Amino acid sequence: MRIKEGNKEKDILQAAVKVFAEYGYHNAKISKIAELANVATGSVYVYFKNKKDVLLRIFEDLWEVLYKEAKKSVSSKSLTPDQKMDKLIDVLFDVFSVNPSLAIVFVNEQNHLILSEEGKFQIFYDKFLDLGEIILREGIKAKQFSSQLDRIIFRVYIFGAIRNLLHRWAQDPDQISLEKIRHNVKHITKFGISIK
Amino acid sequence: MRIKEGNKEKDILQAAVKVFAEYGYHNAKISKIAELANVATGSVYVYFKNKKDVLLRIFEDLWEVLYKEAKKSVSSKSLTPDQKMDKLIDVLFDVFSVNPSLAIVFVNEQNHLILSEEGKFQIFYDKFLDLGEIILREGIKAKQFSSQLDRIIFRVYIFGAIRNLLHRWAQDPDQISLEKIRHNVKHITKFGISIK
DNA sequence: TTCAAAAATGAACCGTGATTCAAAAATAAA
DNA sequence: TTTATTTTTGAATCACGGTTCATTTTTGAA
Repeated sequence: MRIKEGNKEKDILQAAVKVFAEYGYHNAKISKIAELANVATGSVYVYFKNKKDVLLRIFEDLWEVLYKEAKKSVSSKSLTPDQKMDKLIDVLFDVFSVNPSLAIVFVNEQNHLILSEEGKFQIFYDKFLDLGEIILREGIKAKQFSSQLDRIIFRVYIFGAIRNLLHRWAQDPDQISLEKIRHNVKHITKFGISIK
Repeated sequence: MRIKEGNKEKDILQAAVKVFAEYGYHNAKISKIAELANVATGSVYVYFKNKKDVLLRIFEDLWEVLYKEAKKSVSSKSLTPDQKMDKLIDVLFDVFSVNPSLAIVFVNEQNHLILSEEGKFQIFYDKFLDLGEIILREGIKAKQFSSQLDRIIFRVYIFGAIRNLLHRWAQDPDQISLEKIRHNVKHITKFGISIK
């Protein structure tokens, strides 16, 4: 009897992230992914139902991590709303900073995926944003954050901002330091651009 | 002799925006666009070189308007930096508010387009953001805006935020009023979420 | 009313690349 | 070593939909 080596699946996923990032999902060829993973074209279909399934697995894994980490920061008892918001921002930066290609895939394909894969990913996304909203609500109650803001709008706003920054950063990681971006995001989010 | 009716091209473009928005560029079929435009499939190729050309025309037209309008607000002599920033934000909202589908296409396909069509659209995009940066610089000089911020980061931040909001709004225009969004964006941008 | 030239048509063509599958290779138990 | 079983392979298949083009329709001038 023979046993699957068991890391081919991971190889394929990693290769797929790179190829999807470089060409975009629709222009990415399975054969190219296989090549990068040092695997035959057909092998991809041993581990995945089809091309879309590869993308789905990438997003499932990603959202799982994002949500788990985000939840941790929100439920921490010892932090102020203010600190929680910082931590939530950190989650995104931490996950993507180790893998720029993943950031690109995330930004570029998330919408298309929601478009075609109604449900599943919209839910992940919403649940994540819910966490941000919870923090905002806490902060408002604690009189730390302005109650002027519509919470739904705020969460879409901040997430879009970060997404766009990650994307820009991922295209050329050496141009702007991620630390600087992270710092600026926290500052703008809290204080805006005006002088107090 | 016969003369082109001259509005078929516009019909096709309008239909394309709808179809691209609904299915995404890659899943959009030329035959569907033609159907929606009340035109034969082949007619699309009378007016456009190929499928990508249709998308390019949409973006060319769009960026032209965006940039022209943005430039107007920036160069207005009678406005403070603060007011100019508001106006720049208005430009985006005004253009897309009349056409939610266009907002969706813009958000979803812009990155892919930049990926494949190196140059042209990156330049449009950058020039637009440059305008935002100019306003920020003016504001800093006038001591209205904080000098703490990295201008490059700021412009990517704010643009991403607005893009994401427009996208969310376009998916369901009746859920959140665009006026409310616009108001909130201006507020968060200037003051952040903290109580002063 | 013709006629010529341009516009419009849509069925057929064709390239691409995802997917399949029969054969080969690898493995471990006998 | 042999054998049975599972994994891997990659060339062949096949569907899809973008694109083409011979034909038809429309138009306006003669």
